[in-house]
Amino acid sequence: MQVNSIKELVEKLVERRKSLGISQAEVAQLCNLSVNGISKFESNAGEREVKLSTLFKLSEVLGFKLSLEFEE
Amino acid sequence: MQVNSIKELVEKLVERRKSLGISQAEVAQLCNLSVNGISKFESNAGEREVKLSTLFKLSEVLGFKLSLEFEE
DNA sequence: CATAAATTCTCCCCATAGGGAGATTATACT
DNA sequence: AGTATAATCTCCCTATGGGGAGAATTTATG
Repeated sequence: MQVNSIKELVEKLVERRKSLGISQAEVAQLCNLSVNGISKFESNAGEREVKLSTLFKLSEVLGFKLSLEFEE
Repeated sequence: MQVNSIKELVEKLVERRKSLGISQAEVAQLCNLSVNGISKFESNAGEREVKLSTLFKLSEVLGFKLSLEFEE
């Protein structure tokens, strides 16, 4: 499906992490990021610009396939 | 189509800008960015992390539809 | 309630994308 | 060749995403 806002996307990632029963600390480790970074990432969802690389790392680790689609 | 790398995407944007016959300065103005920024953006394609917002602004101005696709 | 685990918050730090201004180099175009 | 125009580069600057460490708070769980 199409992502209409980063906020929405981050919310999905948080939701998924919780439904998988894993902590921010575990995700952080899997993504090679810090807990602090994950916390900021999740709790300020969409209110700040996130790094593309962070978005892709998080998505991958949580079992989503995120891609950039390009039309025309 | 799917974007496999930012480098590839930026190359497409540069190509398109040229085929439209517009300068970096014009694009910069349309995107509310600086010429300097556009130059760096184009000439270091994919070798540095670009802002999501910049990617989307550039794409839109050049007549592309860029979107984040989310699977599973 | 009490204890532990998870999350958020507060500092301060670092790295870097993009801005401003000006110099330099490429590319037209006559 | 000469003269615009476009693109790149060099400084230095600002804003901000994420890191580190620790405190404070929230959320389980016994």
